Amino acid sequence: MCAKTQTLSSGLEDYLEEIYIAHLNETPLKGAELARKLNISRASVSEALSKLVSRDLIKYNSYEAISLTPKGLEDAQKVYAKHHILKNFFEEVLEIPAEEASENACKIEHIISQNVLDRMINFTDFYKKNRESIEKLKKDK
Amino acid sequence: MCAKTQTLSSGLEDYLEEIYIAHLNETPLKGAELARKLNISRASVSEALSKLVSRDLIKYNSYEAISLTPKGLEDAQKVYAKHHILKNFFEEVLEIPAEEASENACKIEHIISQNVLDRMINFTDFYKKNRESIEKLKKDK
DNA sequence: GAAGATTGTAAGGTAAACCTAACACTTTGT
DNA sequence: ACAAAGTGTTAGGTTTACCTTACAATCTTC
Repeated sequence: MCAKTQTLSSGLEDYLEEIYIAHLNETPLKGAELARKLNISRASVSEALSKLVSRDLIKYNSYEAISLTPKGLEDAQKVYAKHHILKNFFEEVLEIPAEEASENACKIEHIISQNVLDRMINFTDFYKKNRESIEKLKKDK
Repeated sequence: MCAKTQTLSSGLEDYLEEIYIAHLNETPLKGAELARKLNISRASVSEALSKLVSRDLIKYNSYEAISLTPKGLEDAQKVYAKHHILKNFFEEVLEIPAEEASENACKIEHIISQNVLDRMINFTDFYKKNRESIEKLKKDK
């Protein structure tokens, strides 16, 4: 019934996303801080960062801030974008409260297909532009 | 940024769902056949079935068909329902082709919140009832 | 320029979910 | 009824992603 794919594991995508958020905020981020953010041990983060380095997604030297390589930046942007497409869709169209929208987005962002995301973008856009008419349809029944 | 839950692993839910489908079709299902359906070794299926038995979700004796306990039936129905809510939503609202809709549903069914599913049900329903008016809105721009 | 705090990493461990190979048991077909 | 085919289980292995403990390296602050 189902099947599997995945090039970057959902875990590594989470690390990358958090690194990207620090990058957006222009906040230097070290391994220990990342561990705190993700609620994961420093040791596990250390391992994960090695993987990201070996895949040329981040630059990292002990005791320095983590930074994204061009490839890492690109990948991170993709994950981050997915998160927001989902979150917006859940909030704007399905009227899910922000926090719950975000929690769902967090999990789904790693597995959803690009095609579905594209439709969501269009749909959210359409929905926002026509909110009033749609509300009317809903009420008219 | 994210967090975790899960009572029945996504893997076990897949087994349960497939058993439920056989139940719906009134097709007797043995471990070996389940292994073929899920593309997993007989050995792994054997292990998984033991877990499902020990959680009182299925009844199973070697060389006989697998059957669902009342609790297992209930759980399976929930997973199956989730799958269809998602699939319908993707197909009807987002106009995703059937197969892709199903593939996405397969993965997301294990992690999405009930609240989002409820909204999807309502939305799909609303959308189907107002398809024409909505199409018009889309075209008018 | 040390002391104390923080940060990083190595070693060794666990758990889940898979695998193959080998063997035993059961069913089927003639 | 018995050989062949199919089914199930066991043992042992792999991988991934975590963990804790302990120690090493680096900062920071007085």
